[in-house]
Amino acid sequence: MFPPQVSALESFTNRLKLRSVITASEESALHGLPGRIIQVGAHQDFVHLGQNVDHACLVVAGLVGRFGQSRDGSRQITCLYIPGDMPDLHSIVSPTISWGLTALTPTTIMRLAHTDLREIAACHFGIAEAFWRDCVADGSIFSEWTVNVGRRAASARLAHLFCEMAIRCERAGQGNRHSFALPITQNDLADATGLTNVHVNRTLRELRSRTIVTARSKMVTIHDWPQLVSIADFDQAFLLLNRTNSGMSAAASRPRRGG
Amino acid sequence: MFPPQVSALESFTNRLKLRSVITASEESALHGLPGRIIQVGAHQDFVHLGQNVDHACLVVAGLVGRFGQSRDGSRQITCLYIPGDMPDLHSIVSPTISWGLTALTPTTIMRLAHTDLREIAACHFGIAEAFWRDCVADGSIFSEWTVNVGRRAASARLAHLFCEMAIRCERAGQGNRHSFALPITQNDLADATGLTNVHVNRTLRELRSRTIVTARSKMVTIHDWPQLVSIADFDQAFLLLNRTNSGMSAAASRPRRGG
DNA sequence: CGTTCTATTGAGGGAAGTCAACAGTGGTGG
DNA sequence: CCACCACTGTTGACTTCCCTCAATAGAACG
Repeated sequence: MFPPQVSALESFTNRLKLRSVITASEESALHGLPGRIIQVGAHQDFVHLGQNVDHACLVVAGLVGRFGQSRDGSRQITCLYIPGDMPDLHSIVSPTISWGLTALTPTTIMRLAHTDLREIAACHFGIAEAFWRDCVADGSIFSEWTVNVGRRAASARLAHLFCEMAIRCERAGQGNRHSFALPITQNDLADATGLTNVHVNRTLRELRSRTIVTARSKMVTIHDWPQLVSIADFDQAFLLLNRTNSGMSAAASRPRRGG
Repeated sequence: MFPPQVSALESFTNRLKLRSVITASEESALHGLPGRIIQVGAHQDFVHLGQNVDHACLVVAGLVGRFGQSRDGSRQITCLYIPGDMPDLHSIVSPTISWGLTALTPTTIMRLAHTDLREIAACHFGIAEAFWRDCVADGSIFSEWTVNVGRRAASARLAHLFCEMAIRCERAGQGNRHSFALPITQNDLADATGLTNVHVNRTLRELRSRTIVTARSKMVTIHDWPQLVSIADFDQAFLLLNRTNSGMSAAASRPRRGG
């Protein structure tokens, strides 16, 4: 069970490195994190609304959605997570959660104890800062999704989602922006865009017939990237993919234990 | 100009204390932060999309909206900020921003330099953690807003917004949940709920005629709180208003300079 | 090789948008 | 102190985008 864990922690570290500067000792501390592998079936919730958690979840394989739910049971997905992402990194500082995580496809999760995550964050200020920055990036995505469902037409909403996932998959080394895996049903696409499955189906048909994008059999193929970007009104700035280092780490703690 | 700053920093500290444990030395460090007071007119943007900032903004008086904008100029507000809030605390770790801040009413802002904020975060791990947690709380609000505009009918969207602001104002010591200031036009309410000003007007009329809530002349009066909560399908858990302390601070840095 | 989930299509309805006119409201200056 | 102007709120008529309901086809899985 160790090899998959190591590669999962490597892809998590690489995700952090997209936005933050991570030193070698910090990287090896991250790679040394203990975790437990869990398998989750498609359409199974594995973190529940209102739950109190003592661990965070790293996506090893599959696709995860963070969602909110209204009384009548209808759901709104507020972010998608691909392998290497940690959907509930937030829970380290706020362990009572008000949303859920669901597997959109059969998914492998690695559970990391809060105590371990807190310890390396406390020992390596650079890691704490990287965690903080990743939480901010997540917030930025939520905020952009509010714009998406609040102010864009159906075709633009879907186009925007495809653009976002294209860039994120590309940067994570999982395919490229013209072809990447997105194992999600039209029903879940509807929950992600604030539409109904019927309207998603019709809008996808339109985008397909205009030879802009094809979303079929768990893969997205983008035929005309510039036009998709134009339809979506997409600007990737909100993904915060420019690596920065605030200098807080330098001003602050050097690791107080051997990395 | 010093007395208003002190009270502004006090209300900011109080906001942090709603969610985090702040020690006395951390509190006095926060109160000692230098800042510059700025006046912003109604409907003026004071932080612009794509800008690179070296300071964060503390709301001293007034009302601020964070917004995203689409090509055609239509806006979606993704969060409202009341006095004591710091809408772009995030910018400490991610200074290139992809959204804007606008004053919804004449507003007083206190500008705090990133360098100063980074320094006290680096010296006081408890403050860094409180900042981080507040960023997570902001993200939680964005996420809930996505659910709001994506999956709720017009009356529920407005009701949810009123419930949220009622609780937040109450907890900030600015009125109570039955009566509080919300100096916002119907146009801006539309931008916050993903509706049009015309439909907001009609929906407000309906809520008023049912004697549930009156939003008039910069004040919101809630006549029937339980029914408003029911219409909104409101659960305040997403505001993360339970004070927690992860224990990271204890495990980590004690202040390395005198607080 | 059937069962179940997922995708597709049609018909009709409804919530919210658009356009347009007018009425309050508040600030400003003559 | 009133007249003016710009902004905000209000209402009506009409339109449209998306939803609902329903039936069927296709795909995946054991």
